[in-house]
Amino acid sequence: MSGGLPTLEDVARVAGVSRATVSRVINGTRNVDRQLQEIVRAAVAKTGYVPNRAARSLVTRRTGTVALVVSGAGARGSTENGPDNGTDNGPDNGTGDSDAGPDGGYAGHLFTDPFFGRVVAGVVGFLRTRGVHPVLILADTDRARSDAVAFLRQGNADGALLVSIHADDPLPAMLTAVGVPAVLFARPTRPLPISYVDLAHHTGGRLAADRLVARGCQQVVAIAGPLDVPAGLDRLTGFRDGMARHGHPYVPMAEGSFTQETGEAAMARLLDEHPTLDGVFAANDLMAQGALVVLHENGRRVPDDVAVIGFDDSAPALASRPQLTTVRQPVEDMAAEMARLLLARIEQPAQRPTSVIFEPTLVIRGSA
Amino acid sequence: MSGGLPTLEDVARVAGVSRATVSRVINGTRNVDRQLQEIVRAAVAKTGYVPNRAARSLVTRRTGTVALVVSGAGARGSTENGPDNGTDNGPDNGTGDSDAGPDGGYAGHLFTDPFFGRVVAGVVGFLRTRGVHPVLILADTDRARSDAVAFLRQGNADGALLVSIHADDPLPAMLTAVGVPAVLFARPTRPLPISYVDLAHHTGGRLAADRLVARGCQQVVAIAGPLDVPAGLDRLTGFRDGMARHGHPYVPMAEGSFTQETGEAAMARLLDEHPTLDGVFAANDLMAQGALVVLHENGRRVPDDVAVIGFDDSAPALASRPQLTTVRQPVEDMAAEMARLLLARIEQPAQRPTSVIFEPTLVIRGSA
DNA sequence: CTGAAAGCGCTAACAA
DNA sequence: TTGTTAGCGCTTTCAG
Repeated sequence: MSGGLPTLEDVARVAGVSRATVSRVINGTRNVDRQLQEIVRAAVAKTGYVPNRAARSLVTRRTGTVALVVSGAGARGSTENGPDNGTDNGPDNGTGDSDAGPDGGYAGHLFTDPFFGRVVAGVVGFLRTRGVHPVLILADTDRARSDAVAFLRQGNADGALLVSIHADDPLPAMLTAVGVPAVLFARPTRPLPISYVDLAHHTGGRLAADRLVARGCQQVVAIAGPLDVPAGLDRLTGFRDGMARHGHPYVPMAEGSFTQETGEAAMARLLDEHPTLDGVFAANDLMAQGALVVLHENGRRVPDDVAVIGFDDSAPALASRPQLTTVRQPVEDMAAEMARLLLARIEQPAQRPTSVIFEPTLVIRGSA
Repeated sequence: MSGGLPTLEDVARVAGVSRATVSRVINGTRNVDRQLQEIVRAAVAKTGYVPNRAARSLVTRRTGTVALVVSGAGARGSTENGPDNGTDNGPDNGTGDSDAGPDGGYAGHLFTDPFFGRVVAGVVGFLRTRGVHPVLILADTDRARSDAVAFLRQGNADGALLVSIHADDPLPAMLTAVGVPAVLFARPTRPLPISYVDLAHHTGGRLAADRLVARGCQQVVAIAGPLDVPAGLDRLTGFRDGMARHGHPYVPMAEGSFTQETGEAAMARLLDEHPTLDGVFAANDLMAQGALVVLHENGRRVPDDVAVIGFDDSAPALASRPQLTTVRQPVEDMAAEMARLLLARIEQPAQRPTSVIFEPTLVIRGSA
C-alpha cells in the first residue's frame, strides 16, 4: 500500500500463500482448499485489493469492454433538430470554450437522437449483468474510422457494436478485414461475413398499410425516409406493397430525411398536391410529428380527417397530440441482442456470422 | 506476426534497432536521430504495428479512457416518457430475449432523455480531439455504484465524469474517498472537495420572470421541478425572486418531476385553480411541452392568451408548436468543460478542485 | 543519442 | 491442491 494499490503479492504475503493461489481464488476459485479460500478472501478484504486490469489484460488478452461505435455522418433512423438551431436571441454563451472538434456542432447532434438513446439503453442493460462496459466511439470521418480500428486493434476493447448512420459505411468491412469481432445494427449495404440484427422493415410498412386501409382511407400518401438507406427504402416498399395488395397500386410519396423539419415540408407538399388525402404513412415518428403539425395548421383533424401512422415508437410518438399510432421497432431488444451476439462471438471467434431479424408490431394510439 | 499482432520487438528487429528506440519514436519522439526515426516509422508501417494498450497501461498507469457515470435512479433535469408505455396493442415482441437487468425496463429510459444525449455530445466532442474515449457506466443501485468504484480503482479508466440523477448521490463522496479523479455535472448536494460545472439556475429563473413581466403578464404561475434537487429548487426561487422584484410577491406553483406527463398534470391543476392566468414558467422544456398541450386543449392560445417559458432549450423546445421561448442551458459546453477539468485533474492530481458556473441565456421563440 | 536490462501485476503452464 | 517460474508487451532508468 505504499503509494500504489495493493497487489497480488501483498495479498499473498498477508494470507501466507503464493500469488498463484490468490489468483485462483480471485478468479475461477477452482481447486482451492476451502480454508485457504477464506483466508485469502480475508486478506483481500483487509488489504483492499482490486485486481489491476491492465496486468490481467496483458496476459488474458481480454479487456471486459466493447466498443459502441456510431459510424457515419448525417441522418439515420431519425435525427432530431439540434437544440441550438433557431436561436434567435442568444446574448452570450457563458464561459465555456466550445471545443467541439472539427465539425463544430458537437457531433452533429447524433447523440440527441432518441434512437441512439434506446440503443444505449439496450446495450447497457444487457452488458451490465455481464460485467462488460461499452466505450463510446464516434466514427464520423475517415480519420475517426481508422482511429476506431486502431483502437480496437490495440486491444482497448474486445469487439465492436456498430451502428451505421449512413448508406455506405466502410467501417464494417474494415473491421472484418482486421478480424475484430463485430456485430451490426442493421444489415450491411454490401454482403459481408458479419453478424447483425435488423428489423423486418418491409413487414412494418405493410402493417401500416393494413391499418390505414382498415380505417377506410381512400387516398393515402407516404412520407419516406432517405431511400438510399435500407431502412428508408424497405419501409416504403413494404407500405406500397401493402397498399397494392389492397387495391391501391399508386401511393404518392415525398422523401424526407427522418427529421421533423423534413416531415413538415413533405407533408406540406403532399397536401398541396393531393388536397383530398385522408391517410399518411411516415417512415419514422419524427416525420410523423412534423406531419401532424402541418396537418393541424391546415385545419385537418387527426384522425377524423386524416389518419397518420408513424414508425419506431420512440419518445415523440407519445409526446405528440394525438399520440401516434405507429409501427414499433423494439430497438432496446435489438440492441441487447446485438450485444449478446457480440459476446458470443468474442467467446467463440470461429463461429459463423449470425443474423437476427426482429418483427415490428403495430401500436395503436390516437392518430390512426 | 505469428498468430498475434506484431510487437515492439518485431518492429525493432525489422528496423535493426532496439525496442527502446522504437518506443521513443512512437511516443515523445524526443532525442532520436532523424534518420533512425524514418527507419523506425517505415518498420512500423511495414509490420502494421499498433501498441498494445494493456502493456502500456501497465507501466504508465494510464488508460486513455474516462468513465462517464450516470448515477442515481429516477428522474433528473428531464426524462422523456418511455417509448414502450402505453403500448395498447402489442402482438409479440419479436425474437429478442429482453435481458434488461434487474429493473426490467432497460435502465429506466434514462438514456433517452434529451439531456443525456447532449451531455454525451459535449463529452465526446471534447474528448475525441484528445484521443480519449468515454466508457459508459450506469450506477443506479448501490451494487452498481460500488462496481463503478471498483472499476475505476482497477484502473479501467483514469477518472470519472459524473452526472448525478437524484438528490443524495453517495457516489461523489465514494470517489473522492478512494482518490479517483472526478468532476461532477452540477454541484454536489453536500459540500465536497470535488470539481464541478453547473448552471446559474437562479439567474435562469430570473430571466424567465423578466420576460413574462416584460410581456405584460399579470397572473403568472410556475411549474417547478422536483424541489429536492438543486436545479429544481434554484430555478423556482430564481423565478420567484424575479417576479417579486417586479412587484409580484406571490407566484402559485405546482411541482412536477421534469416529465411531459407531470407538466400536463401541473398545468391542468394550475389552470383549474387560477383560470385567469396569463403566464407560465416551466422548469424544463418537457414540462413546458406538457403545459402547451393542456393549454391548447383548454382553448387557450399561446402566446396570445397565455405566455409560456421553458427551460433547457433541448429538442422539445423546437418540436413544440409554437416553438418554446426558453432559458437555454448550454449543456454541451458544460459537458465539454467538465471533460476539460477532468483531464486537467488527471494531469495534475494535486491541484485544488475547481468549479465553473455557466450563465443561462433567454432564447426567444414563439411561446413567449 | 542508443541499447541493455529491470520490472509494471497478473495468469498459466509445469512441477511438486 | 499448492508453489515456482515464465513470460504478456511496454516504458524507463542507467550505462555506454
